[in-house]
Amino acid sequence: MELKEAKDKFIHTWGTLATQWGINRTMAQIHALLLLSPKSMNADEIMADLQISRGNVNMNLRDLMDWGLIYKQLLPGERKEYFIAEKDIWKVAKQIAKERRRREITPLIEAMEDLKEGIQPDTAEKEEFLKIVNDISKVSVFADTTLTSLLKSEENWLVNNFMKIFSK
Amino acid sequence: MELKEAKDKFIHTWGTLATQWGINRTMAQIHALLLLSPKSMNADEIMADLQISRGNVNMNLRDLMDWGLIYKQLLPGERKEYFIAEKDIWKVAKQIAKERRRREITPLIEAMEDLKEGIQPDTAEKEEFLKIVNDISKVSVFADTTLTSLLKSEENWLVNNFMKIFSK
DNA sequence: AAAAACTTTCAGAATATTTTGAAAATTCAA
DNA sequence: TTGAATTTTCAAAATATTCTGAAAGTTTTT
Repeated sequence: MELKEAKDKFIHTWGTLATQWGINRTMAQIHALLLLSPKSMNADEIMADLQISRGNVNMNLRDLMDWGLIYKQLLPGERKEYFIAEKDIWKVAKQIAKERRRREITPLIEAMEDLKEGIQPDTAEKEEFLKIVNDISKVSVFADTTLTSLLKSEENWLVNNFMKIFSK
Repeated sequence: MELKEAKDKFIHTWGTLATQWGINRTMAQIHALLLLSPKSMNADEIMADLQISRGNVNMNLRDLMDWGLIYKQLLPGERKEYFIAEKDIWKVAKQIAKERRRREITPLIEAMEDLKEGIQPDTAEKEEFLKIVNDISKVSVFADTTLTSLLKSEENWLVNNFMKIFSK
């Protein structure tokens, strides 16, 4: 397999998998392209490389910056904006996990709190309902705190243990 | 807030959030409906309740069974198939996490392995490429093993710690 | 074996999401 | 300023996903 071929496969794979985890294909492909690119790229280069429109590139670069996965780089003497990806994969993974927690777990916790507040446990039926809401609330808070501690503390035994292997 | 109103809100919320995590809205709504239902329900009841077609109900009940979130129940003297949801929320969370691991992490690990095998590190460029692929491979294996150990071992300190609070 | 009761399938319709591309807005150099 | 270069926006088009409903398939009863 040639390098070019492997890179294309990487970009394609990243794009396909991304749809599974709620990221859109183009956003993932731009991310993959920038991850593999040793130098920063501008919108025109990305358009040409992935054969997509300017509007599409612009919107997805914006989203990637919101996710904290790429940075804008202003090159001296250049009018165009250049973009470069975060190459530290552990940071990338943390950013993705953080963003997904924000989108997937936080709203669930809030929704369950709302429901709890609205109902008094004055009948057996209502108690049953509240039991389920409460259980979901507990599980989602558990998921949230577990993920947070995993991501935040670099002192976390699990992460540290992993980092040793990772940095090899 | 009345119970009926709260239940509707629960079903609606569950359906909306589900789209965030790659589950489709109807599947989530059927799941929510069955979670809240004290008795098992048949296809006609679900159709009437959520105002959706028979085909849609059938297909999503099938998917929910694949995910291990609901069970088929054959009632004596009844021709129709009845469905009941797993009510143990910790089990539900585990099932969802398992299924998502299978869809999101496993394919990533496999794809990176494929790429690694296809390239020899005989140039600086190729080495750089392999570094990224390797790093992603390591992070995804880390995510996979962490999640697995979290889910599998009921003896896990973290889970146990949580279970004490959860069972209160 | 036929009919009734029920479940599954799937092509086309409906809906939702993503992409395009040209116009508007912004930035910068002269 | 002006105007050229660049970025942003957004309505319409393209694409992808989900849903419907009727026909086909199964299972059970008579």
